[in-house]
Formats: sequence, structure tokens, C-alpha cells
Amino acid sequence: MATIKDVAKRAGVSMSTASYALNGSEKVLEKTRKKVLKAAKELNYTPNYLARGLKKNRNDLIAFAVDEVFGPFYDYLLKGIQDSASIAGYNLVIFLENGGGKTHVGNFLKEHRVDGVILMSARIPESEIRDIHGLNIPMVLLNRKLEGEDISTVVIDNRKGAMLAVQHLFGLGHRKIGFIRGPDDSYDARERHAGFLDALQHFGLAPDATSMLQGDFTELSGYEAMKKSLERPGEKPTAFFSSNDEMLLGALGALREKGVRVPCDMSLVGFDDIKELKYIHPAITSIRRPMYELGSHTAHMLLNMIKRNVGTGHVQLDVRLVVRSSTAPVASGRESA
Amino acid sequence: MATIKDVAKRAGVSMSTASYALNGSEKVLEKTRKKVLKAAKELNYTPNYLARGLKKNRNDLIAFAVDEVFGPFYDYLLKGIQDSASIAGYNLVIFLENGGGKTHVGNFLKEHRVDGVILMSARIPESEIRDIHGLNIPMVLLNRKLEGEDISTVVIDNRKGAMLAVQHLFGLGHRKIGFIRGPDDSYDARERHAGFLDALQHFGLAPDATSMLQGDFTELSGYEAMKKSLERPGEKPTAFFSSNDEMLLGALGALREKGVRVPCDMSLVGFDDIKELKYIHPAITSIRRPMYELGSHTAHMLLNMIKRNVGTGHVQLDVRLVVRSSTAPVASGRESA
DNA sequence: AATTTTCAACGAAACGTTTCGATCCGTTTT
DNA sequence: AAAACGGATCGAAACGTTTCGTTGAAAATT
Repeated sequence: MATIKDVAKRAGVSMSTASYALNGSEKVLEKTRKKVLKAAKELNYTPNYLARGLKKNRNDLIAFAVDEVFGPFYDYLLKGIQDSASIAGYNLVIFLENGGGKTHVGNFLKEHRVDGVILMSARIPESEIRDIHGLNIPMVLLNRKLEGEDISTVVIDNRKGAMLAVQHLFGLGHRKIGFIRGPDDSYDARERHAGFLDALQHFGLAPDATSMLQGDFTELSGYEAMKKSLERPGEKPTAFFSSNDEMLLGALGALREKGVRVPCDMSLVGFDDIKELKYIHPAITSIRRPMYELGSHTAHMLLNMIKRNVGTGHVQLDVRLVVRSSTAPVASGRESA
Repeated sequence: MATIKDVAKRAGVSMSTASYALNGSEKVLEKTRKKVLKAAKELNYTPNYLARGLKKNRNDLIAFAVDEVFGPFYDYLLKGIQDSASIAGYNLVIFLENGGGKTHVGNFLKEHRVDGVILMSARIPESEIRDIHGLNIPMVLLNRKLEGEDISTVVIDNRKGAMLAVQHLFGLGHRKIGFIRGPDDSYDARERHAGFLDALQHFGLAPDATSMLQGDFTELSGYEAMKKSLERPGEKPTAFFSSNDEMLLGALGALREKGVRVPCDMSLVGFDDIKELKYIHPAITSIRRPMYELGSHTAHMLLNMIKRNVGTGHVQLDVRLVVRSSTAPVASGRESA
């Protein structure tokens, strides 16, 4: 590997001049620059980023931490981040956190001098986030929030999503609407839950404890929650809204087993609009999040913090309802007063 | 950030002794090591990998290049790689290649001194692979091969997959079996095609040009190929084998539109066993690849090359048939002689 | 013509490590 | 008791950059 020393020698200048020339400083004569650039090309020179990083104390590297279970369609989010980062000349290091003890990303940040970090993983404990924040590395939280610290965040409007879902069901005549909750350690889950309760209140509906199911965002948990619910006596809701799509798929399985027909006996609305939904019969109505934009907004915000020293900020992106065939007007005669 | 100099000063030793102590060299007295470690802990010292990398000319970094369209279930593959890498103390830098001009990974490799690289992206042109190989960085090709160069590869047994699919259909009585080809620039697609032809021959079946459809691995291409095929006159196959699942899903859509019932009128076998398959009605029979193992084998091979200087090697992993409800015995009366 | 100014190019220090020899001191050998 | 040895510690160079302060020569000013 050719070093800048070799380039300088070949061009007949000093190392420092070579460095200035290569970095486009105006201090150097155009003629000299040409010479240096020519020599660099001939030697196939590429700067050693380790050395440069050591000197300049930056790395052109952005870290991105996500949960190991990365899920179907986060591709777009990743692409949104990567596109923005790479246009700005930054590389992306991705960490899949498995939630066991200490985090990969934390270690990396301490050892390598990374220029910025995006945390999305719900598995990174708050204490670790505070630690990382203490390293003074520009940081954006994606799909999470952390009280009491001045950290940039990018989230989607989970509450509005819940509102849209309930509104849609209400418009179809549903008055008894059940909910499948996600795990409380997830920011998304908490917001969607709160949004659901708000929406009920807004439409003058009473929350009903027996039709609040608890899951953990996995398909299995949705299946089991719904199964147990169906086995309990008492009047059933005419519709369910689920905090995410995976649980809804599980619930759908349980409904099928019991012979409950969707959408005639039961309407269903999910959240996330994962890809699978349209292959299912019936295709599932869900709340769609703008994944690519989520990624690119996040990266932009981070890059502004890194390059232009912009302070912390908060972005909330909109969601929309995608209506498919898992929702229908409530069956006449079953509608509550 | 505390440096090793600070640690040395606090421990009352020289920098070199501190370095030896921290790196577990036997040259240093146990008592001294204790002192140094204590000082390091008190100062919350972490080594600067840029400086270390500069000196030792390594980085503890592995690059992984994949296609931007990363697809549903490559999660497991990624996890396989990441697990192995992180156990060995390496970090993973992931590049999503978008196929436009020069590659992200190529640039990164030249600038940062990465210890090893895994290339999976089908979008990296062969010339670029040769370039990268020329950098003398340990390298493994995943799901690709490159003739004429001594490069390690990890692939799955695509031909066997095709054979299993045909064997299954043959066993159900199918004698006229169609094929949906993938794009010829994909190694997987070429192998599966070759495997399909081999299998036909093995069972004494004649390939039939009119039932060989061409797609490009996308769902849309499968839809269009099948649609066109159905509009052509002539006897139809009783079964189709598709080079990947996405195209099969598209084809299924076309069949539905024309009222062809699966599996009674037409049996279908896909390849990859993507997650969506089990949500579809009918659930699709497919060839499953061991994704996690694919990832972990690849990482292990690379790490052996890096750490133990092991030479190039080639691994081929097995596949298996997952039978679901898209395949059925050929309808009596329709079976060809 | 002598002095100052300008500006391209240079030399050397610095970033934080690792590591090769050198040094020092206590122990063994003669 | 002197010499040789061994082992722990140290000093300094090196990795490949960037960048500050300096140099030297040409250009501008007097």
C-alpha cells in the first residue's frame, strides 16, 4: 500500500504539501496539485483512514443498533439510512443487538471513535443509553424516547395510528372494540396503547378490561392471547385492533380454529403493514409507517448534528390507514346500542 | 478520553509496561499488572482502536456486502454471521449495494484496513471482485462463485434443491413440469436451472421449451410470465417449479385470475422457503435453505483465514424439501402417458 | 537598491498505540 | 567476590496522517 510519503517522493514535494494538495487546500499551487494527484493515481494511493481518524479524531462512521429480530420490512428503513449516510460520505456499521447483557454497539463506540450513532433497538437498557450519551457522540433515538435527557428522536405518530384504526372501525359501526397490547418495554407499544384508550374516549366508547389482550409482539403471543380470550364466556367484541401485525396474524389463526369468520364475524386492524398482510386471506387492514422516510430523516438529523453542529431535534412522521378486506361493517343484529 | 499514557502515569509505570500489562503479556509482574489494571479501571480507559489498528495493521472489522433488496428472511443469515464474528471479537460492517456504478464495499476496503470481507451481493461485478481480491484481504463469496480465481465460497446445493422438487412432483405423477427461470446473472438462478434440466433427464422427462418461463426473481416478473404463458394455446404443464418463491407468488396470482386451481389443476413448488409461504392459501411447497448455518459457516471460514491463515475452502450446504399444500397428485385423466 | 510583504512549500510535532532493543537490578554461577 | 545471567521495566521509534510554525524566494513597496 502506497502511503502519502511515497506520493510525496514521487511528486518531488514534501509530505505536508502532498497532504494539502490531496485535501484540496488552496494553499497549494495548481501546478503542484496536478503533480501530486498524478503521482497518487500512478501509485494507486488511498489514504489510510486509521491514521487520518487518529489525527482528526473522526472516522466517517455511523453506528446503527437494531434488534436482532429485525423483521420483514425494515429493509426500507435501513436503505433510507444507508442512502443518506453514503451520500454524505459516511459508512454505516450495523449492530444486531441480542439483548444478552452488554450491547455490541456500546463496546464499539467506546473503542472506535465513531462520529454518530442511531439507536433503535428496544433491547438496549436506558442506563446504557445514558452511558453512550455520556460519551458525547451525536446520537439519535429511532422509535424510542428517553425521558430526562436531551437526545434527538425520530418516531412515528403511533397515537394517530391508533386513532385512525378506531375511527375506521367506529365508522363501520363497531362499538365494542378489543385491543391486543404489545410489551410495555416497547415505546411503540406504550404509545399505541395510550392512543387506543384516547381514541375510545374520543368516540365515547368504554374500554372493556376483558377485551384487552396482552401479547409481546410475537405471532405466538397473539395466538395464545386470542385463544384464551375466545374460551372465556361473555360477549365478544366485534372488532380487534392489534398493536402490531405479527400478533394479529397469530390471533387470526386462533379465530380460524374456533370458526370465527373474518371479517363477517370479526373485523381486524393491525399496525405496521408488514408485507405478509396482502398475501393472507383475507388481506389485513393495517396502519402503514413510512419506513424509508423514517430512515432518511434519522440519518439527516444525525448528519446535521455531526457536520453542522446542529442541536437536538425531534421528528414525528405521519402514518396512514391501509384498508383491505379484514374489516367490514358490523353484522346487523349484533351491533350494540 | 483517557489514554494509555494517563494510565501509565497513574500506575507509576512506563507506557510500554502499561501496554504489556493491558495486553496480557507474561513479561510483566503480576503485581504490576494489578496496578495497571486498577489505574485503567479508575480512569475508565478504553484503547483507541484507530491507534491500535494503525500500529498493528488490523481493525477487528469484517465487511459484509449484500444487495439492497435484502429480502424477507435473510435475517437469519445475518444473525449467523454476526454471532460468529462477535464471539471472535470482530465487528461487522454491512453494506447494502445498490448496483449503481462503484460499490460501497470496495471503497471502504481500500480506505479502512478491514480484516476480512464477505461478498454476497449479486450486483458487484466480477471485475470489482477481482479488484478487491487483489487487495489481499481474506475474502469469502457467499452464494456466488467466480471462475479462475482462488477464492473461498459458501453456497447451498441448488442443484439438489431442483432435484428434490422434480422428484417430489414426479412422485405425485406429474410428467409435464414447467419451470420459471431466474435471471442469468444470478449464480443461484443458473444452478437451479441446470439442476432442473438434470433432474428432468434423470427421470426421463423431456424439457419443453414452451413451459420454460423467464423471470427476474421479482414477484411481478413471475406474474407476467405466467400470464403470458396461460394465454398461449397448447397443452399446459400440470406442475411448475420456480427458481424462487417471489416469482411463484406472482405466478400464483396469474393462475388465480385465470381460475386455475392450486393444487388440483396445477401443483407448485418454490425455492427458498420464504416466510410468507405459510400464510398463503394454499401454503406453498418449497425448498428450504439453512440460512443461519449459511451465515455462521461463512463467518467461521473467514475467521479461520484471518486468524489462522487457513487457505481457501469451499462449502456446500444441504437443502431440504418442505411439503405444504400447493402440491397434489396429478388429476386422473389429465396425467400424460 | 534595500526593505518589506506575500505566499508556496517545507519540517517537524502530534494523534495513541505497539514493540524492539536497551537498561537496570537482583540472583546465580564460577 | 567478581562475572555472568535472567527477568522486569523502560525509552524511543514506528504506524500514516494532519497541521502549526517556519523558511525561502519572488513580488511589491519604499
